[in-house]
Amino acid sequence: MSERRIDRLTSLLRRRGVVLPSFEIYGGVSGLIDYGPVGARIKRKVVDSWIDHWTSQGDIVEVDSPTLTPEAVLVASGHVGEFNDLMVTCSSCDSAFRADHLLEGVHDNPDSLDADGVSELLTNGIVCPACPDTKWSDVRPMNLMFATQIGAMSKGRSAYMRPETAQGMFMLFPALFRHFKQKLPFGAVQTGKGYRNEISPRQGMIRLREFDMAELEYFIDPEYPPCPDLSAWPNSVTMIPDPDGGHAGEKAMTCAEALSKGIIRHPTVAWFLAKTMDFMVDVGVDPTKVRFRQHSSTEMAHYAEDCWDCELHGEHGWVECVGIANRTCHDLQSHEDASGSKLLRAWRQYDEPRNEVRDVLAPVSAVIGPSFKNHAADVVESLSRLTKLPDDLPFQLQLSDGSSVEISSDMVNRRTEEVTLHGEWFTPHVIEPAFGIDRIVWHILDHAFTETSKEGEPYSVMRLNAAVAPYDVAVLPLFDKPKMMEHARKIVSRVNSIPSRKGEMDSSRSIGRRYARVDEIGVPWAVTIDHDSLEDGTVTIRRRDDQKQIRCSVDDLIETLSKGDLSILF
RNA sequence: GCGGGCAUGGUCUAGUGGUUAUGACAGCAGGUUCCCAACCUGCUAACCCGGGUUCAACUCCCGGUGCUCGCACCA
Repeated sequence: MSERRIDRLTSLLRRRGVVLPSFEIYGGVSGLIDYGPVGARIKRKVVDSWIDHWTSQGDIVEVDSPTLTPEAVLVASGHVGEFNDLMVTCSSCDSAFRADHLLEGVHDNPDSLDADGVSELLTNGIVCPACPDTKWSDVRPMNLMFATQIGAMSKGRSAYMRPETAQGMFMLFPALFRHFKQKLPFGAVQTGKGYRNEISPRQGMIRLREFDMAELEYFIDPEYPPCPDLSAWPNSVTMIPDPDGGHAGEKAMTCAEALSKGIIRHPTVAWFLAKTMDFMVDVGVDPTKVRFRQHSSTEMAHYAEDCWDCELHGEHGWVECVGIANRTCHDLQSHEDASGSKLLRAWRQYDEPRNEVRDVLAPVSAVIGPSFKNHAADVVESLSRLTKLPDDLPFQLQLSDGSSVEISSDMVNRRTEEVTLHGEWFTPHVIEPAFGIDRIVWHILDHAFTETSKEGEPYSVMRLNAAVAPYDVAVLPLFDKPKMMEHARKIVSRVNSIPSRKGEMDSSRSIGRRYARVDEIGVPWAVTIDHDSLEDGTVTIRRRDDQKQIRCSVDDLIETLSKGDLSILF
């Protein structure tokens, strides 16, 4: 037995087919893992619980988009810029730095330089922050996205494996807007793989190169942010507010308090914090090992207004498992700017139609046309955009190409226009909770892994919440006799016929050994068939967490199992 | 990417320039027993890859790969 709990846990996970290194017969690849037969069921249940947790809300739907993403999408989202930084290494001390950080103050926009440009600037005596040397080597891009091409031939379109699922939801905004009858708020969830070519993946399941994410994009009208009654969440949670703000320091409070004190800056964010806590408890995370940490203003992306991480504590310390961010209108706006699409907006109907009166310079096209020829359309457009009308004519009108033309009084008529506006188009804001499924699964396993002893021997039990247990029951014939086996098979098949329930049969070796095996993979209930079972149709039910047993009929077992939890039998 | 450590059955491990390469647990078959890892018998199953040194390499050397720990990096 290893000295460290984390090694004993990891070893158990391999041994029992929960989580294992991928491609092991070829040496394995850091940052890639397999879920074995037991682990895959646990993960499936976590993901299903997550989908159900949000979609039962009513205004949230599930979507599914490609992992392959054209370059243009990720240019607009900022990922191509953010994820392709140039790295340089100091020749004497081997420290690695981001080139754009070193060149701040030397160049206006160091991010825009290519490798050669960076090399050239670095020769101008840029001093290594770690040592006094000024020699640099190895300017190379740090590619955090996996690049590929769409199209088999060399001229294929550049693309990347998605670094997050979120962009797919933004692409689907027009379809979602129609689906929800053009009314905010609404949301979309998506689970699936994301890819980041981490420089140095470490810590087992915590930093992966290919991982499962579960993201919710909740689209809201910023003027009417939704927030259900937070008094439905009376429990305190641990929060660590922005260290640079007025509430620094760890404290426990309810989400309602945090919102009313201005610690949480947005009501919808407060609501998602509460909902996130609910989810963690549902899947069996230990609530005392959960905390919410607010990003400091320097850590936050420039567009975000409030961002909280939900951190879970386990063998790797506090680990960010969920990020809840108010991304404002940033994403939709960027895609509108980059694509030119006009479909990324929502309509805000006014309570009362508004009359707007304004002065305009109405173009006289009979004069403007011949005067400006092929620039005439631009002139008309520019006139209509004037927010401030000139006091005197003629005046210089700025065109969209930057040039200006003289507008004389015969070209326009000054008049007052009255328009009735029934509403307006605006870019919705997005609140995004983004969950790292693998990290959550790890913490579920970590929190459930209980080391006890039996008869002086070490004994491990995975106290998984029934909602995420790999099997609902284990069916164990006490003897390996044909009649008992047959009986057991029938019970397993009845269990399996209950929707979403799964049973597992084990007839190998002694009964104690079999209990130990199913305890280790977290099966909450063991059903044992003995001689009496064949006579009177009863079985023994054993509870994993305290080894208590009761006897009941198979019919009761099946009925209780299909309704809910077997614990009511105890 | 740099530096250190490591690499033996499913898991945890012992060990050697020439061995039939330990042991435990797990697993399989049979026996026995039957409600908490019992016991007996038998069995399956391993030296990361490539090159070099050598009569002989799992062992020594070099290279690679991978893992791991520090450093750096980490929307």
